[in-house]
Amino acid sequence: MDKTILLIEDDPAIIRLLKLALETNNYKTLIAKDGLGGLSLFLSEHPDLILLDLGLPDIDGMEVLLQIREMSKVPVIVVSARGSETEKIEALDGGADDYVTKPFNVKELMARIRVNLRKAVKDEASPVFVCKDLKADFERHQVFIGDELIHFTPIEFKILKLLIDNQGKVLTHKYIQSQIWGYESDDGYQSLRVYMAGLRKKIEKDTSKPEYIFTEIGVGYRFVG
Amino acid sequence: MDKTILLIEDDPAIIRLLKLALETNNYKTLIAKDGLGGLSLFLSEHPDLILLDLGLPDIDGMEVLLQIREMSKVPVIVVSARGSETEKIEALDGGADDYVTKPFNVKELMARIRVNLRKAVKDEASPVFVCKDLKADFERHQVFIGDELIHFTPIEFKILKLLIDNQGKVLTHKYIQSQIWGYESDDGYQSLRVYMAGLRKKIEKDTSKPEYIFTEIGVGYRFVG
DNA sequence: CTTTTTCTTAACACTTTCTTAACATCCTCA
DNA sequence: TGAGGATGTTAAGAAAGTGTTAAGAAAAAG
Repeated sequence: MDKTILLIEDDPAIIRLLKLALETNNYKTLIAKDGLGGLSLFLSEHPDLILLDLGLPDIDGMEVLLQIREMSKVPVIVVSARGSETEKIEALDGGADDYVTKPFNVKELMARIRVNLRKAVKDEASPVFVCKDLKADFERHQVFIGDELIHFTPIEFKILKLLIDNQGKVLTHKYIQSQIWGYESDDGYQSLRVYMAGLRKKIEKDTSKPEYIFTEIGVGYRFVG
Repeated sequence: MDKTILLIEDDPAIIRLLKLALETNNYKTLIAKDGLGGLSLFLSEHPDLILLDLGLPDIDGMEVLLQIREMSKVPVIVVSARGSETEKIEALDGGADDYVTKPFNVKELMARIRVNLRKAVKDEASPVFVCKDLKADFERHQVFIGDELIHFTPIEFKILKLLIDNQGKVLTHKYIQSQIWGYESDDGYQSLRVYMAGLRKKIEKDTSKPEYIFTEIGVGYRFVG
């Protein structure tokens, strides 16, 4: 869930300052000390936001900005000592989302980062698990078989998620009970067997030849994807 | 194609300056000299961007900002003489898209206006939501079923907006409570159930076969559009 | 201050989900 | 092959969750 921020900056003092501030605010921080390094990190790491200094040792910061804008709409905040109004306007019209002049107030910069991240969080698809005909969207609490939406009760849903989160592994009856109910019942796991039957009836084509949920006799259950 | 910009500002000198600058740049300019006037113009004219001074004669500018954010995602640039860092951060975290301190450079402000208009086009959150027979205008606080205007109480309206803003997702009872009331009650959510019944009675043809609002038993509610 | 609207709470009916028990089936090993 | 343990299946009652109504409290409007 942590956001990644790419800092393209050559002044070591500012790097130290911002790295500390960013990490304190729980952002994952990437550092590039020149424009080409910045572009390369941008391509490989897909950061959620970029802090860009205009005065770089190799290529002009404006050029970096334009290159990034050729490829992506990632928020870019220019952080620069060059304060001339013409340059500001050029950067903003060149695709920058904000422009902060050095020396800057760190807290204000953090607030401006939040503003731009807030707006960028538009179209992030929720992580969906897909395997053969089964599609499980845990964020939306929806499970599909093919295109058909299947209704799951809360406990059924919890068990399915537990199995998928641990796919490939055998989960013992005791472990499943402890995760779902919070305790281990002494008198067997009749209830669990009923739920597994229910799950299979909903997701398996033929419950006697399961494709997803396998029984490990004497041990527990395993989801295979 | 000209964009409309609402200026909420009480200083006549600045009004003159900005009106001229805005009109030179082909923006249609609306002027409000106090917060209430600003809110009223906002509701009636649907500007594309708002320039907001925090020091207003009647109500606090921050309050105006929060009110606007209750209803819309229209870009708001705060233009203020009050330059304390705390206030800047408060405004930015309160939903402002940018913060410019007086005295400001007019050309830079125009560039920042372009930046925010550019982004607003991108993420285009239409203030009017339409789905089947349901039409919800969040800026005007109006909901129609077919052509008939339906009266919604404030909390009903907030819940409907919350559901529509997150359509497709299940919103848990706790989450809805925290968003609507600001806290999570311990003694269940009887009140919420009453509101959902009320909403359904108003927007569903047959409350037992909902088209819009679905219950996820043990989890929460979901709006499907 | 009175009237009107909105909000909250409680009671109860209704629906869904959970658990349990009984029985069927499968697998393993003598 | 048949006994015994483990697992699968079904159904029914218990428990939990939800929908609805109404009435009093609180807030807003006049």
